[in-house]
Amino acid sequence: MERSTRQRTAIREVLASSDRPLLADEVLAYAQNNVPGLGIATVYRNLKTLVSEEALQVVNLPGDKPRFEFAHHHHHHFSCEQCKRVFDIHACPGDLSRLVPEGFTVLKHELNLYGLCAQCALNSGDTKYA
Amino acid sequence: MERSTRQRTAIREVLASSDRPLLADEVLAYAQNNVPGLGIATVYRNLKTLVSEEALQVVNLPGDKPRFEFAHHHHHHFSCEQCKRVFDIHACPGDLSRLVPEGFTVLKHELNLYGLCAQCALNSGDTKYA
DNA sequence: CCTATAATGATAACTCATTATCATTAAATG
DNA sequence: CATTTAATGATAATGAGTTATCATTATAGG
Repeated sequence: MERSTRQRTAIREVLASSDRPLLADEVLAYAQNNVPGLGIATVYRNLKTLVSEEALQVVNLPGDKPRFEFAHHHHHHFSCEQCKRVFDIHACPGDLSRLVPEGFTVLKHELNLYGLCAQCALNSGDTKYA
Repeated sequence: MERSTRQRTAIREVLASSDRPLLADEVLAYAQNNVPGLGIATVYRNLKTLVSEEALQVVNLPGDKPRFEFAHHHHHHFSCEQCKRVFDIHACPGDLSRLVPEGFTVLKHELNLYGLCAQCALNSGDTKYA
């Protein structure tokens, strides 16, 4: 049967407590705070299992590595061009079938926003002393 | 200096006359109608050059190989789930900054629609005789 | 027509994320 | 505590797309 290990618990904890999708490397780094020896193979193994169980959703942004987050209802993503973090956006433009040509059927959509997150927008507004 | 070759001309022709972004493999297949011996390396070489000159835009859809199209003004994409072709959508939902949390700055957006193109929607409506 | 060399085609090499391998470790159970 | 074997960690292997290599071809210019 499935065994409960420190590694697996730490990996799930990290994802469960995150409000944004994480890269495999981020999961590794954060989980290593609890389990120092944790290896990347174990992270990939557990991510794969969780995705196949449909517990985790994969977030693929163009030209970027996949990110992972616990599955939840329809939402979109905001990618900060400065800190490179990706945030969930819980608003949605709604029905977009008006945008497509006659005859096309829209079944789903995907919206990615790009810009500066609140934190980076603040910092970039500061006077620079470098 | 840059030389004008049959291969290069054919590759540019294919992209110039397409109304949708094409995969490297599609460029190869179509251009081989004019230049039978054309190799994939030459396609990649020319795509790379055209992209670096900013003549071509790269269209990256999640989990899919990059597509290429001549650069033109802001637009979006529709991916047909049946024939797998990607179409340009020349409509846009407009400003979406209302969707993001306080403090976030939206600089650009990217919208991908998924469903059935006109042709596939028609066919799937037909009675099947298979 | 000749020459210099840019471009091509075939394919080997590369890149890099992910997966497999395998010896070792450590949960679960009695 | 002992046993079984799932899980782990280190790392080799894989896969798929793209790029490099190099001998050959063919374009541009004289």
